[in-house]
Amino acid sequence: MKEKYFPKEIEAKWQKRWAEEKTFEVTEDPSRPKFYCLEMLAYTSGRAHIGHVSNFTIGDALSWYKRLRGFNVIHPFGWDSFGQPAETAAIKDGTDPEKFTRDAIAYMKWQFQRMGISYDWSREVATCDPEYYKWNQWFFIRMFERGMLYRKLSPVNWCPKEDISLSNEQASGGVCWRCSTPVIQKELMQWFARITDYADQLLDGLTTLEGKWPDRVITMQRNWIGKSLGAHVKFDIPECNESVTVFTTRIDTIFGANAIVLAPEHPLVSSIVEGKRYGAEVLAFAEKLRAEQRGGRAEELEKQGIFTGGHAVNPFNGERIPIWIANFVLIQYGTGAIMAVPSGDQRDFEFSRKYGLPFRQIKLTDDGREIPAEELDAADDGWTTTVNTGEWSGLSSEEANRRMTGYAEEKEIGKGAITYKLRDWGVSRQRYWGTPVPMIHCGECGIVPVPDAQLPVVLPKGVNLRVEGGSPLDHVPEYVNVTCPKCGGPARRDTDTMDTFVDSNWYYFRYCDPHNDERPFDPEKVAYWLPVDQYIGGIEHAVMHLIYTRYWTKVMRDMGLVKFDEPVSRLLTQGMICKETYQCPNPDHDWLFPEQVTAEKTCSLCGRPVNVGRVEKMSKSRKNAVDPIEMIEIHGADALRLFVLFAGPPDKDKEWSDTGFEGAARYLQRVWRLARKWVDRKPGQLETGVEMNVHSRKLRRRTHQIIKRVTENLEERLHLNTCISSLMELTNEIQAFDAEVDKQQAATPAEAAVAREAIEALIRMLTPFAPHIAEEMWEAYGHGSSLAQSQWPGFNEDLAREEEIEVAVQVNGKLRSRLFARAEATEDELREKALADDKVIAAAAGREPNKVIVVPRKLVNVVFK
RNA sequence: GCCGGCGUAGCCCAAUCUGGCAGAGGCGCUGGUCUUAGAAACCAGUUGAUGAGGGUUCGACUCCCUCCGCCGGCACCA
Repeated sequence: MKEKYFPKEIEAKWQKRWAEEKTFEVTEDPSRPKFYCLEMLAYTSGRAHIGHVSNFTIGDALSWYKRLRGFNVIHPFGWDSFGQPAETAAIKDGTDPEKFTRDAIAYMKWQFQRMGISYDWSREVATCDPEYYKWNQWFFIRMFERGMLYRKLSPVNWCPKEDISLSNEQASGGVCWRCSTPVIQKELMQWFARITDYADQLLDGLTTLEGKWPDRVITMQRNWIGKSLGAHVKFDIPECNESVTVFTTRIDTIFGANAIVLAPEHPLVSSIVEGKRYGAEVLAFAEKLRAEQRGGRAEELEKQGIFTGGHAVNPFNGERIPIWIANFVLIQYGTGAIMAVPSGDQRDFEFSRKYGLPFRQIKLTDDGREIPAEELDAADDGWTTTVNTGEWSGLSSEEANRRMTGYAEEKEIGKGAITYKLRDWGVSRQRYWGTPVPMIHCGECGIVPVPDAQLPVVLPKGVNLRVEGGSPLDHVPEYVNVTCPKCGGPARRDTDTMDTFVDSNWYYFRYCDPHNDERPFDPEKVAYWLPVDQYIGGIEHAVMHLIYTRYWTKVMRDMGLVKFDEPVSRLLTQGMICKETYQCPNPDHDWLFPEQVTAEKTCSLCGRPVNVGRVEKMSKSRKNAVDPIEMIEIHGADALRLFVLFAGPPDKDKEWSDTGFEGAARYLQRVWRLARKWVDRKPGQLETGVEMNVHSRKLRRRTHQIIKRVTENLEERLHLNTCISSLMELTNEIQAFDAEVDKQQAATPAEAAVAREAIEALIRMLTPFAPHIAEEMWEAYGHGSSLAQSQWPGFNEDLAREEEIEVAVQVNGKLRSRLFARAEATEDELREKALADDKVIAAAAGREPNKVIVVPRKLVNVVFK
């Protein structure tokens, strides 16, 4: 063992050895329990960032731990390598997305390998490989055959900057999820997946994930699915012989309806305004509202509407109410039409106030009063008691809701209905760098899948990406022009590519059988490894990725490929690594790198005092990013990993600190020095009966206590930061022990044995956090094989038990004294000792205590009135 | 507006789930040992109305209620 710790040397050595010995490559082994540890595949942006380190080290710590506990651990990795950014970058540089992506993979893989994560690289998958996306196409065809995929003309969200269609999720808030450009609408033929068929299953499945997935992810998915129970009610429009159906969750408030409000895009608008005096104005106004909504952020728009001139009849009371168009009614949700009840719905309230529509009170307040409609200052959407609702007056809102739904069904004017916010998933993209849709359009036969034997449909090379209009693939005749597989006539290939979320739906199934060229995977292999035992990734995937992959799993189950409902047993969303920012008041200097800021917190360029900004997510633009490779160069991967894990709980945001990082490196050096000092001392036997001195007994006790604590912290919750602090504690104990021994001439064999037990336990427990240094020390301690073949240290409860304990003595709940007792002291013993305490006797002043509370091993509380 | 997270020492954070002496670990700072000096290393030291108020309890950082502050997500979903 070298005198000094040289992380670079050690890390290179073990990374090489692990690769050569295929230490982390695994195969199915039914005789051992399996553990599937998965980190989200990396997008091939071209460069590793600190978020990767955080993500991987959490998973790696758990993988190592489970490996040492005897599990057969699969820990694979891969690349999310299709998608728009590569295409945009290629257009910019005039190169090819494939080259850009391959270069990115090569470089990032090198970066990731320097982190020394225990991946089974033999299972590596890149989604842009034809060997992979072939199976996207295979799934696409199977789903088409099952009616799970269909085409429809649909307005798509379109990012004018990237020239790409976006899913609803990607256009959330009316802006592109990547570049924040306001999204516009375009009408295109699109492929859709019927995820709504699985809405209830996706919702119900969430119940089984409670306690295993973060609450907020479950909540976000529930909100996303947005199941809502209510009713459809039909309002006749006698003047044009039509009817309009609204969706409402509060049919019990229908007597308070003062208008029907349609979305500007509602198909009935044109027939309602036909022949009306101001019809043209209404249509123009509707068009204006639609245009405004394109700007996105509907929530920021003021409520605006216009009376169409038409009227509908309330089927419950025969009342004639006006039909309006307004911007706050969404065409995508429900039926695109509502009944406005201003006393029961805040939006309707605001709308009615603005346009002077009449109010009617149709229910009591919570405390049973009836407020006159004109005195209302806000809508009340509570469930109370109905009034002024004809034969349903005086019922509870719930009861009225039920009975009135029943009445509507009876009279055939409506029926109970369930509505979801979730909409079918648009999987078409009109770009180049994605999985080609394996479909052929034939004038004679319609849509015909490419025969399985001809898969994959390979993305053509050398395509001009700078085309105006449509997809770049439209402009490649040799790709587009094909013969129909059915009739042999001339046909046209579908030029859409797939949303990259298709790629990430099932990549972790492929890891189980990554080189299979006959099937997407062998179901038996998947049955062995899946479900994923622990998935670790960013919160940004809470809805899209994690709902699509749950959906895909259920479809695969229905295809007979898998036997479970939920693919991910446990989910952890890691926190971000943040850092403070510096900004110079001079706008030319703006954000500064830390090295541009002087010790006095002034700008090194102009000398002005800088604004020290909040601690926030690292980003290039704010110049607060820390480059992992630079950090590895300074103190090594082990120190970087240790710091990131030590900075805080895995699921919480953490703050980067240069001095903290140095502290991690210093800690490893300290462990190294201690280990080296004891490595050559011959240990004696640690059998019972051997006499031991006080410091030896103490170190043994602390060793076993800390093994116990670290084990529990790893098993019960992934509080890796407290595991590391426990290891530091053990290190401090060993150091104190070492100092004791130094006072003597030489260590006794018994002392050497105690030290060895402690140090070897420390080494093994350090493995999940700093595997390279652990391996190196383990080898130095005479172990011939990798720690991967070793075992997690066990602990002995008897040895962990304290000999003597300190017990707090309280009087009326306030700390007044302390006493020492045997660890096994009974309640009576403790009570007696406490009552004999001077301070207690003084406080008693001759009185008898009213009560004495004894918490064994902790405290005694003597209570006087 | 709704939902969630956080608030403990100069700073990052433990202890909160399961009520029991507020402090494990790290950073910083101060002093010392060593050194020509510094660095490194080691040793010693260093701090508190647990955001506020109320309740339950013998006892509250922990449980309950009402607020405040910061962060994040969702948001006209009828």
